[in-house]
Amino acid sequence: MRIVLHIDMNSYFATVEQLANPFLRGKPIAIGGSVGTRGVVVAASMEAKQMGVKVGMNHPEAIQVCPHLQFIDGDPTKYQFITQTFIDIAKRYSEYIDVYSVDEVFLELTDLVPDIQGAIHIAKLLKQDLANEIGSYLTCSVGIARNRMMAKVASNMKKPDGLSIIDETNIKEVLDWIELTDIPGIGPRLKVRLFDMGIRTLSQLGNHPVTNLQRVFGPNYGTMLSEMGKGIDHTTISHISEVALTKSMGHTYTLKQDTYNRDEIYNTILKLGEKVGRRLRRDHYQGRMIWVWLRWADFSGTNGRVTLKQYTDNGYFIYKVAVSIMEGWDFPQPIRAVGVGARLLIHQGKQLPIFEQDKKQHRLQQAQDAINDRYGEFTIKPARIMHTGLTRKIGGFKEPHQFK
DNA sequence: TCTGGGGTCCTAGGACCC
DNA sequence: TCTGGGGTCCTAGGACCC
Repeated sequence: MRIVLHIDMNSYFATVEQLANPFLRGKPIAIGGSVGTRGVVVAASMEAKQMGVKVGMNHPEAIQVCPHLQFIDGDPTKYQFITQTFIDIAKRYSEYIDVYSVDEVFLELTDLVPDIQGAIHIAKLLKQDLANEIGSYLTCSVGIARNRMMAKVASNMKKPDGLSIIDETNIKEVLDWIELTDIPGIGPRLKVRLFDMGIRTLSQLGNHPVTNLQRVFGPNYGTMLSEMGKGIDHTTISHISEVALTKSMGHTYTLKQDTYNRDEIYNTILKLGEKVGRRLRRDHYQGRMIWVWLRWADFSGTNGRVTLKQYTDNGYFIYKVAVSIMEGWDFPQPIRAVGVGARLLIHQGKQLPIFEQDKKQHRLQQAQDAINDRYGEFTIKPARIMHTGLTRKIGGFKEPHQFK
């Protein structure tokens, strides 16, 4: 039987900020977009959560439940640095590891420990390593179970600093009392549909005729739901040497104010397209499908995509394609947000282009990328996007942070 | 001064080819 | 000329996750 361990860092971004800056410890803080934009809370410290601050809340709402809430600008460099340390520690315990997000990993412990007790021992060692090497202020919740899904459910049962187990002795109870939406894969929409079918608990989902689920949700998804209801998950965790390739890259941006102005929209798409191109080149990807997306004032959206004959990593080209997709579109209401990106990616390694024409373009881009990498986003950029909101420096010089 | 930004995966339907 | 099936590619839309 399998043994899977899931680690979930508690209030990650906010706690890392408190770790880096002792003055923030013990205080309610939130990570969010720059103040003044139409941002939401991206992460909240334990102190803020106790006051009722939740991830996804907008600024005024958060201030209302927690008047002394301090907003901090997020610093991805800092989080990535800690995440790398965290991953390096986790790797010591299993070579079968899935880095699920910036603050979560799954470890396959099957064949490495004799039983659940062995996994508990590993979990304790791991927690101790994290405390020693990152700092005891940052805690994590660990879940141990027979598969990924239930391990994640387990780690969610006690926060912060938890260690929870789901195995044969308690799985029936868990399936009986757990909220449907506590299962990764079941969100609010699905919950409503299942409620309408008379399904309120995971046990009921598991006992529901699978043919009926397949009829309503399709053969594949129906089968998966039925298995979820039984606490079954066959998803494997691959070896550390198998790198998962990125499948899609894109950027979206919410405008300071809703607008009908096509020029402003196209300008923003150009900026975002350049950002996408730069990231594609930096990571040695090219994409063959370009997508563009608009969100209207009422929060509904529309999108278009087109598949190209050739692959590209050129930001200006991505912008041109995006604009061509939008050509026939009407603007029935003002636009709130736009997005653009590339899919159907291939990873290239560091090959150089073959044709002379391409070579020249390639050298130009390399020079531009090098400057932007050093001095921050959009130091060099198409003239059209000069003197606009997105030109502020992002990144730039960052000294390694001191922790503990 | 209502509701961010980064992604993944699934389904349905139409076009097209053999 | 009419008919059908299978497979693949593409677009569009949506749900969900952190």
